Amino acid sequence: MPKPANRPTSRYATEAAELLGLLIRHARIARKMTAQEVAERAGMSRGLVSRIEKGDLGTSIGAAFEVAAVLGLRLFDLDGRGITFRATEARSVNTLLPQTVRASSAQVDDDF
Amino acid sequence: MPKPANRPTSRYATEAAELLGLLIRHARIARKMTAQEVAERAGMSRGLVSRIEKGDLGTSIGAAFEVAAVLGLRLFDLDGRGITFRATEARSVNTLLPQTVRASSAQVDDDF
DNA sequence: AAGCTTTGCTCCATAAATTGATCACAAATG
DNA sequence: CATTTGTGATCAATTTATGGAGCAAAGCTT
Repeated sequence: MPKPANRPTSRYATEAAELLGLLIRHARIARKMTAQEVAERAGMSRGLVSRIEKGDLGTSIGAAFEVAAVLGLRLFDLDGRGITFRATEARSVNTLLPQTVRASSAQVDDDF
Repeated sequence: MPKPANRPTSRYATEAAELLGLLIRHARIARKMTAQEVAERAGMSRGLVSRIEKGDLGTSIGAAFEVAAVLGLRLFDLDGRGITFRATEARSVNTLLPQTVRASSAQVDDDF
């Protein structure tokens, strides 16, 4: 039986979504754009933009990132080389890593 | 008439989701955890974790950020002070900004 | 190479997200 | 103060995401 998505959410996830929404809201206001304008350019409803800015955990990644794109927000762009470069870079690194994970020794090496 | 959500996606949104998925995948492999383990800890199915890592634009923000939380990924944490601090900070700034946007002069001041 | 594990993919049933419309309130304008 | 505009919230209708099971391909381990 297919189970619903009534997930317990961690505090981190909640606050991350909240922060993302605030970043988007600030960018929109800085551009002096209405929620309606952003919604039209992003191809979605005004209500959805509102929920994204509010930090609704149920909104899709595509919708949130699309709004960020419309506003020119460069998420994950920490070095200024552009998201394209970083995506390519990460992809190349990916080929060097093991494709699967064996439970074997089950040692978690924290790199934080 | 209710309309579908068959959105056209920008290249930026696509690549941002792709990069997020790769970051998550790398973090998971670094911890030597299986997709099944992550799914259990995040309270979701293995298939969903797979779609998130693949960069599926349809997955929810809550699901993606929850996986990031389980893996200890600190998204948006650029300064090391923690997501909590940044969220609070941004929220306070928010109170200083206008709550609505008037189309008035419609001048866009790019801050990028 | 054999054998076990992890992953990626499909299909389907169901819970949830998204939409468009509408309302009331807040806030900027004149 | 009156008017206009932006926003947030709600509701019904519909599309979509999610979970579960199963299968095939690929990856570790020995």
